[in-house]
Amino acid sequence: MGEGIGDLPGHGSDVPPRSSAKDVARLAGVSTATVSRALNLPQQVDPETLGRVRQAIDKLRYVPHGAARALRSRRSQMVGAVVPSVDYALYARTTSALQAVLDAAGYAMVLAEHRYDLAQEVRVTEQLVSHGVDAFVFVGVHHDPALFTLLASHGKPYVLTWGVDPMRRHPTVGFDNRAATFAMTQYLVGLGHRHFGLLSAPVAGNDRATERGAGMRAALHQAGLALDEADARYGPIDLYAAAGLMHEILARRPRPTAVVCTNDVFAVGGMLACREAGVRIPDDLSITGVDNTDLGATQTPPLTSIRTPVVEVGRAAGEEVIARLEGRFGESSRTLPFEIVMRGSTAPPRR
Amino acid sequence: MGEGIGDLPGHGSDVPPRSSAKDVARLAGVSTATVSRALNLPQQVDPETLGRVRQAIDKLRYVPHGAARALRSRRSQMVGAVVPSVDYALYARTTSALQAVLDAAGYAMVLAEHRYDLAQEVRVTEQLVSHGVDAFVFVGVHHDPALFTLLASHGKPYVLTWGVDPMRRHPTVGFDNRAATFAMTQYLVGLGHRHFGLLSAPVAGNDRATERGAGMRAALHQAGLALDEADARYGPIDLYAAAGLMHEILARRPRPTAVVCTNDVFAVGGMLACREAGVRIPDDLSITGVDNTDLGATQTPPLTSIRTPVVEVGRAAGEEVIARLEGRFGESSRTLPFEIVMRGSTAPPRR
DNA sequence: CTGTTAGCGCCTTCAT
DNA sequence: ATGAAGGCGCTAACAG
Repeated sequence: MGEGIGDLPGHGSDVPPRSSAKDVARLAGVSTATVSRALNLPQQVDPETLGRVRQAIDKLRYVPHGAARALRSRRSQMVGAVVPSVDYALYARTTSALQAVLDAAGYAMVLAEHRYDLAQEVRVTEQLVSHGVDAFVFVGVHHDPALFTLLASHGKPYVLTWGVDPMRRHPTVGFDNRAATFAMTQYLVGLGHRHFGLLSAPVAGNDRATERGAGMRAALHQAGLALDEADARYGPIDLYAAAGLMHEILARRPRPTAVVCTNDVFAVGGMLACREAGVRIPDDLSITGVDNTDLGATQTPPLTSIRTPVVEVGRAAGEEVIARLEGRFGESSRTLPFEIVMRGSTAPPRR
Repeated sequence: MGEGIGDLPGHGSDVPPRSSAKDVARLAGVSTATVSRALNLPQQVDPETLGRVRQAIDKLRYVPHGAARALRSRRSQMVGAVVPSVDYALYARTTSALQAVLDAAGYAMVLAEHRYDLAQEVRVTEQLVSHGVDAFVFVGVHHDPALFTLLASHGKPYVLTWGVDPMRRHPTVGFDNRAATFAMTQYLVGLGHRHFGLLSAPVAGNDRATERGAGMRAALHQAGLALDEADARYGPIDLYAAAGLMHEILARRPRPTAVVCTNDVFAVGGMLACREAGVRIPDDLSITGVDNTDLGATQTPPLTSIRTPVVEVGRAAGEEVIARLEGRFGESSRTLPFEIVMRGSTAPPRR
């Protein structure tokens, strides 16, 4: 006992056969149709009968066979969540909120990641389609056209998140990444900064990074400034990789007085590099993040960042996708507000 | 167009019917049996026939119907991951590693959380059983007996993680939480500390927290010391909640000279409180975490912690559960090593 | 309110 | 190497 699959090795073919609706029906002295109704439309069943059926269900530990149900009813009650990376803390917060909403409505969440590879995203989505998920939530607005073809040809509802769809062609729940870094850069310009650096994720296939970079450049442009590409670095979302890139920026002469990072991980990695190099924040360098993580908020000095509504996005995406599954339609796009959180990592440049 | 479920509202019943093996068979001029073989046993099919079938599959965007397949073959190729919380960063890292292993082997991962409620854990597991999940990975060693009854009665393989099963009654992949804090506390005692505080998650239903607390108490006991329960605080895994609890500990007189925290979130929350209260770390107070997060490593001073092998656990759990699904058995329990990482948050107590 | 009937799409003998 | 046929467990449609 206690082994994963019963007392004997093998493919699990030696366990007591799981009981079916037929067994429950027999025990309760009704037909399988009544069992089905007792489960799905209990108000249509005589209370006395219902009681007998429920007793039988408990006794036999009957759990309906989801695959059979999905096959017959053409809905699996599963929603796919396709994210770039499961362990990026911020996507996890969105995912968690999504999961809670789905769970409360009786849907299970199937989670898949594509590691920032949009072709892989199509592949994992196809996997999930074949597993029968009813609907999808994706991160990002820009995807391989094949993804939308796939979804359309299977009639799967979906919601995009973490951005805004400029064309409003897809149901989207998110926030304006470009406006976020635009506002942040304006703030830095207002402090008097004129020479900027950028620390970002590779933009290929990542519209969040793309937009965040674009927002910064737009704000500089509006102020009559420009980002020298030699002051920009791109790398994986990893603290120590980011620190390495920041060392390169710190070595530039003249050195930027402010570095905008496309998320808090880059910013904190950058702070590590500054500590190593003896560059004081904010005296020698201002640095900013996006996503307002605990990681950034607890640094010394605490990181100026942008609170993005990642939990709200997950919750709203869940509501939206459920609405679509149930044939209701909400607004086709929802853009949620962000907010600059000013802390000690930013200050006017030194004379 | 571009709406989630086709051009019209409704329950999705108005989309072009998805193509089935029958359609592929017709187009390729073969029987459905051959289509099935082309998919599952291609070497048994004439290469020329195989080519025609594959062409038809591409043309029709045919994706096998997972539910039908699951119904017939009695396996869904889905594995359930049941975790206390999706957005605790450390579980996310385990989950991510698990997902990668499962994905590579053609399994989809269904993720559910129970919010540290073991009764809820049984409920969500039953949900996943009904969704047809073939096998399970759980966090923690201690569970409601009903969980094991459920798993046994359905013949579902499973693996427990993030701990060690003292009785070796269940397949487990993890590390020794008790030994981790035992070692950490010994280290602090070795530095000269005699008066300790504890900051922990509520222990009910959380064997990680339970064991971590027990390890600390055992080390104190061995040194002829004891934890005054008035110096212990329990609360949710949240930075600011932890800071609040730490303020209470700091108000104790005499005040502990070392506070052991059962994970890095508590420890960093504790550091925040110290900063607010003007308590210097490590001069006035030593503080330690567990799990060695980036959050802790980047603090000023950096947090002494214990590197727990959370990624390795996820990977190994995935391998183990796949082995069981395929009728192979590995060792029934694997205990992976942890490692103390000494940093600046610990020092001998001041005179 | 309840039972009967007929598949959902696929895989798997069994036969050819 | 391929085809024909049956049935996995469930629910929807229709009777009664």
